Amino acid sequence: MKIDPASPADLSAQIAAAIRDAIVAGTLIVDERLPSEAELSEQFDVSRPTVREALKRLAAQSLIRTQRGATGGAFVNRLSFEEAYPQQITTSTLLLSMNAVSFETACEARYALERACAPFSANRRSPDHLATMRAEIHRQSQPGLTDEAFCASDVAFHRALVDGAGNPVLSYQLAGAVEAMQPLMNMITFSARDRARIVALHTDIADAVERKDADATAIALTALELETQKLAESVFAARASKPATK
Amino acid sequence: MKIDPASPADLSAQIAAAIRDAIVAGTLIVDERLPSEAELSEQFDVSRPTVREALKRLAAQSLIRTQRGATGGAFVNRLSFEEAYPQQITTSTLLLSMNAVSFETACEARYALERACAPFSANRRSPDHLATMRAEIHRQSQPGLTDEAFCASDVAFHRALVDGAGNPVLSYQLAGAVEAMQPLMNMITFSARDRARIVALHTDIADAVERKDADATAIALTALELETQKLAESVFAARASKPATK
DNA sequence: GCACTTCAAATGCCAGACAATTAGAAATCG
DNA sequence: CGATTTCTAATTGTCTGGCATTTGAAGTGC
Repeated sequence: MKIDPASPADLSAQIAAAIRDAIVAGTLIVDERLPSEAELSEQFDVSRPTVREALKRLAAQSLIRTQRGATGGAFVNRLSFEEAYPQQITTSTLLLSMNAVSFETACEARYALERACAPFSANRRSPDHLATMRAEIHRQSQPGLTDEAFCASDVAFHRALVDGAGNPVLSYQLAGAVEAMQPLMNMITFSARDRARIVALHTDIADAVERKDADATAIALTALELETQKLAESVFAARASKPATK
Repeated sequence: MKIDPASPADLSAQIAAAIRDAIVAGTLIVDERLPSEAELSEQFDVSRPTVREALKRLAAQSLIRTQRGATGGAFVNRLSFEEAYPQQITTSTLLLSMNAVSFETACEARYALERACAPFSANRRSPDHLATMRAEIHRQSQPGLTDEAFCASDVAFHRALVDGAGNPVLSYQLAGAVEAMQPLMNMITFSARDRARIVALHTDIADAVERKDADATAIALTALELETQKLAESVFAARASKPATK
């Protein structure tokens, strides 16, 4: 692991990159302890604060964890799906909000990915996943639910559907796509009529999943996508015609 | 933005979280300049190195960028898809290598997601995407190609297919799934026979995309998935029977 | 008006020190 | 001898203070 003091890049960034590469390449294995900060500062011939900045960069990506005390230090972290979820969601959310991605594009991607999960979920979902879906549908039927709560329940419903596929890689990839849409969905006000239609479509999906009918699940998802797109279109059109709503 | 000095968590982690939340919530907008390190250290009542560690954490996630000089400072970064790709790929790669995800599971997820892109790609791909696919197929037919180069070309082929869908959200999500599989694929040695079969299936895919035939594209992808799974199975079986290969 | 110089602000980096935490070793007591 | 307590060393977390480097902007001279 070498760094170039004459490089234009920050020393801490170079050090972080060197260690990250070693982790990705497998030179440093899970739970292995890195040298202490003092030793690293000697090895790289930089000061301890600089080493610390590098370690914090890695900690921000959950590549290492640190522990204080006599046997403490920095350890290569076993990156778990649970840890990776929030980062994935944060990144996806910001990508959507900062890049003027149209609602249509985001929605298309989300439902396309979700349809990809549908066959697996229909065949493999546990009774637990199905129960979660039914419970969320029931919650969505409650009158007096705020729009935010309705959206949150919507996300929970779809996550249960995706998790039902029993493939952690799919769940991880989908988490970003599904949750990142929530801020966009929260811009929509749902009338009682809208909610009834969505609940009906959710019920179609749950029924199809219960019957282990992969095709019907995909078809119901497509219907829900159309409904969502139509709803968003009308909301954005109304907002455009009288922009002084707020 | 407040932090709790008595909290067990690192001060720099708390500060980073506070600023990150402000960015995600929209309190800090793109290209806005954060207070200088000296000002932040006053606001949070911590020292400058602590503030710097917090800023490095955010920089590691591309949430901010820093600039030296008179008008320098830390700025809220417009997170672009280009910047997010490498992080997504690194994370996905580590998730697969550290969590004993079976080849089968990863492969299933990858092809499921790719099939989700197929209909869009068949209908929208530019001539450029198609040309890239043909070029990679041609490269894969060259004798004397190393296994690594063959895999790299394979990734390029599939990325062209995915990018052909013209949906940046899909491309972003798929980048992780496709590229993260490369280390797993690199464990496989491809015989000339294997390569010929894969090239033939790639040609089927390219032909279907050229005809704008979404169904045929999905079918060809499924055939390729089966071939890949079968190939991996035989390789792993052979390795298991005589484990002292290396 | 243009080129050059100077300046100030900000980040990047460093040295040294002290505080807090923690596991293990050592000492003490029953 | 065993259990408990205390001590100690190692390590990270934080602070103070300072210097180096970069860079835009203001000033200066021609």
